[in-house]
Amino acid sequence: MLPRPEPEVDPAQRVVDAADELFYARGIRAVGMDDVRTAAGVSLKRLYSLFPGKDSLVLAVLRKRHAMWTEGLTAAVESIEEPRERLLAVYDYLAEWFAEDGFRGCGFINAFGELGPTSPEVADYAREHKRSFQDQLAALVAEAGFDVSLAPQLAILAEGAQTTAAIEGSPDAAGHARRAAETLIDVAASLDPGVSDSRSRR
Amino acid sequence: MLPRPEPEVDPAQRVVDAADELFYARGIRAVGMDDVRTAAGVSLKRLYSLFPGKDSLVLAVLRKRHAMWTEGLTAAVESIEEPRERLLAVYDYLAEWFAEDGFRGCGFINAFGELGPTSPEVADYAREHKRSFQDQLAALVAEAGFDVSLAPQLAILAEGAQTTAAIEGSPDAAGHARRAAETLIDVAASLDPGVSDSRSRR
DNA sequence: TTGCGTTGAGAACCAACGTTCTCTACAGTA
DNA sequence: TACTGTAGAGAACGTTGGTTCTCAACGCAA
Repeated sequence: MLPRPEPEVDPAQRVVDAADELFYARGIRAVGMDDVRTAAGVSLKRLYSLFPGKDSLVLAVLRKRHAMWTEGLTAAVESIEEPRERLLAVYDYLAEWFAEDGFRGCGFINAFGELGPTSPEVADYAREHKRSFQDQLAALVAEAGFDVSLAPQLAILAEGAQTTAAIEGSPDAAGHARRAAETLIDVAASLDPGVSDSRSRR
Repeated sequence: MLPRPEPEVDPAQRVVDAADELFYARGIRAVGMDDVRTAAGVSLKRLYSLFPGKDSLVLAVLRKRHAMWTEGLTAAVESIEEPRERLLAVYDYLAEWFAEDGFRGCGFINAFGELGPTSPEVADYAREHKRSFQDQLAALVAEAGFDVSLAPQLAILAEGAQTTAAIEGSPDAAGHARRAAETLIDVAASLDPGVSDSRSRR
């Protein structure tokens, strides 16, 4: 059977999507392979033929999350022209995310806290993800002509906003982070001679 | 019974200390009651007579962590006179913590990520803890005569530094957060007329 | 139709864990 | 010495979860 022109969707994709949702909502260890199986609508056998074990599924989920985050951020930033606004778009992107139903913080931080001590792979991948975000930010900062030392500061604001919004259960942190970022950027602009004047505020 | 002048230490304290160390190092779900029992050197019976279940032990550990954090921060801040420096002492306190062996991020964020979805008590307590930190910061900001809107921004920097330092495995984030805080404070000082001049830098 | 290979449903297996229970040792009292 | 209550050591119980195995259904080629 299954000569259907469209095999619904790639089963591996279905599994990863289902697992991602469950892991994020409940925590990874709280989700059994059986839950994933049920949510994805595949047999256990198939599940284990697609992913040799839970660890491997977790990594696949993290890879998917990383791709979605990176693409989403890139898209949010690319839609904007002005360098300063491009940097601030990061926090608007966060604000949208925080307002989503079921927002529960950064999946990588959560996974790191839960599995980091027992799974070097997870810990390493979380590190890589954060590093990649910092690189993205650093590129934007450089593009805008600011000193690169601004990048880690902006990154810390973004990280802090994520955990704060998660624990408070409110998206306010995105706004606070944005305003702090504006200040830091303005100061950087006023110190940096090679930058188009954009401190005509405040 | 127990006519010993010194009962070694309060067994409940020993249990909480041992559990705290294990939970923080390995993640809460990764630690069995048996591990706690062994590390604390008490019998299972005694363990369960002191704490009716693992949930209750987890809460006790969080309460202890909250007390230690709050006292440590208060002490770090109180040793300093100048209002601006008092605010920055928060980040020096973080820097010391990050440099400790086995630093693995904020225990409340970790617990929230791991148990938040399944334990409202843990989620609530994490919220309370962060709220209390924000209140401490807000008091320092008010004391220094700055606008209160500075407080959440400084809090976000502190949160971001914690997760960044944890995942990167390096204490650098404390320095970045401190420098960002300096900038934010300087700007706040330059805007706020009712503040002793402390922007004679940069 | 017969045999073959694949797949799905779920039973089964095994280990880990939270919690309770049993049994023994022993301190204190008469 | 006998009695009682308490506490420790750890066996036992029930559940859960990761993983594997069984078996029956089915598509397909001869």
